[in-house]
Amino acid sequence: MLEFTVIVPIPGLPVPTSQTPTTIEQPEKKRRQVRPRSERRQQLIDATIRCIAAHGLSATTMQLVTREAGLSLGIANLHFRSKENLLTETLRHVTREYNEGLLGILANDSPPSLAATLEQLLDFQLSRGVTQRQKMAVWFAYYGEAGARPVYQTICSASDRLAARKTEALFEAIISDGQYRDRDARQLATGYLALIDGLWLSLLVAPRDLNKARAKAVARAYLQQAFPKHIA
Amino acid sequence: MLEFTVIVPIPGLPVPTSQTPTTIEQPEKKRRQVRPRSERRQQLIDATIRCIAAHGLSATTMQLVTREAGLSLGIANLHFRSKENLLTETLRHVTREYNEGLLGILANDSPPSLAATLEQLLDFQLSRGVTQRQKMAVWFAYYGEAGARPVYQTICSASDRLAARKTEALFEAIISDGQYRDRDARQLATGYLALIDGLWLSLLVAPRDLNKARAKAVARAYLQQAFPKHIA
DNA sequence: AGTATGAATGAACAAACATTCATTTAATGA
DNA sequence: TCATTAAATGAATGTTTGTTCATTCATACT
Repeated sequence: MLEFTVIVPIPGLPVPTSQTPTTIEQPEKKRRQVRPRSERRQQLIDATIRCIAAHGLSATTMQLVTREAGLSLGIANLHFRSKENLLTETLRHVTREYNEGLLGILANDSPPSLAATLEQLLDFQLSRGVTQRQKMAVWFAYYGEAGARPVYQTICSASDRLAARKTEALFEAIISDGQYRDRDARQLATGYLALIDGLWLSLLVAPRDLNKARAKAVARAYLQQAFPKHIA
Repeated sequence: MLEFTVIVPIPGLPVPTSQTPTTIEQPEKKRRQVRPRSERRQQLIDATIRCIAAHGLSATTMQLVTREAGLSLGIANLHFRSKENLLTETLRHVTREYNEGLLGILANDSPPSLAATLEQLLDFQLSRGVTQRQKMAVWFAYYGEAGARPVYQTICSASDRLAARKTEALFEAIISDGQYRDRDARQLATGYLALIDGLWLSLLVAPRDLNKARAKAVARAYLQQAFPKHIA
């Protein structure tokens, strides 16, 4: 008489092996969890940010992102319609976060003083930790594709425009307060923001040649030339 | 009696159609040409630059590049070993060209004057036409991936370092010549180059908000603050 | 306890991709 | 004129990728 041992894999449980039982830990399968939509979306966006920062935009696949999030492959398409949409939402998220931080400083109704605001701005733009670094890496990854993708360009330039307007307003107030002569707020703001972008680019591409302390010193020097009475 | 008209397509000649002859131009098949290796490589690199500038790095496929070059699909793998290699060589080419232009100005053995050199530098970095624009688009596309690809980072940062050294040397000469006080050549060079990068970024992403004339004015203002005796 | 709901999963699929290579053919020299 | 060489071609190949969807199962409600 023939005996068949049919091993039926039971999903949710480790597949039994023909080996004698050992103490070696089986790759314990995670218990499935149901979580609200907004939480899953955030989880996936965070994973996308980490993936882009670590592997670049072109190497960021759905596999990589969902694995990084500790979730299954199909879930990104469930909560975002498509990969394109996930990427767009990720850019939107990073951008929004940056803008909120900026507005928290520049749209403050009762600022301590113009000099303090300037100092806060410098701090916000060049003093954050790993997180900020990742966000910037993401930002530039999209910048690189923005020339070809109208959606990215729209999101980025809308954010840039807001930052420009607010910075310009601050500079105008400072010029008025300090009674500086021959200063163009718009031109100074354009220059300052471009300088910050350029410094971040250097920090990301050539971290050996530039660190945050030096970058900050460079940006401070720019502001010092422009508004000597408002920067120590 | 039956008549068969067998149309045998003759490669190298337009395929005859059953239609009566018209004046409508057939998609005339190009005569195959044999050209030296170096010429084909250049042709492919140029096509790659145009593709990246128009469609972004992630949408740049071998199909697109070879079609843009007006050549067959397999030719890129014949002259460059792989796509990766083609991309690397393209970045190297753009970088080398930029560096040569820069050195032509900054390593000039008999410069007209320090002031003139400064003006030339400004002109070189912000006054070129469409070509320069394409090159910059390419550059930033790679910057966006540099965090993940060591090869790109190596090429970019080596170029940056050269530019930094040369600019620093120029600024040192100017500081000495003008007997400027409290000026740090290294810091000013870092700031100036970051400013140029940031301005290019804005020109590419938000061309509606910034044009080359204004960008140039911003950069000139930076140099004017630093070296008032050397810039008009 | 039993049932209904829809979030979560991952195998399967189709499209897109870089790469290969047998074949074609322009160019060269005998 | 013919033979030889290697550049050029593009159909074919195998891999990778985004997307779909039948199935599973955690959760909430009755």
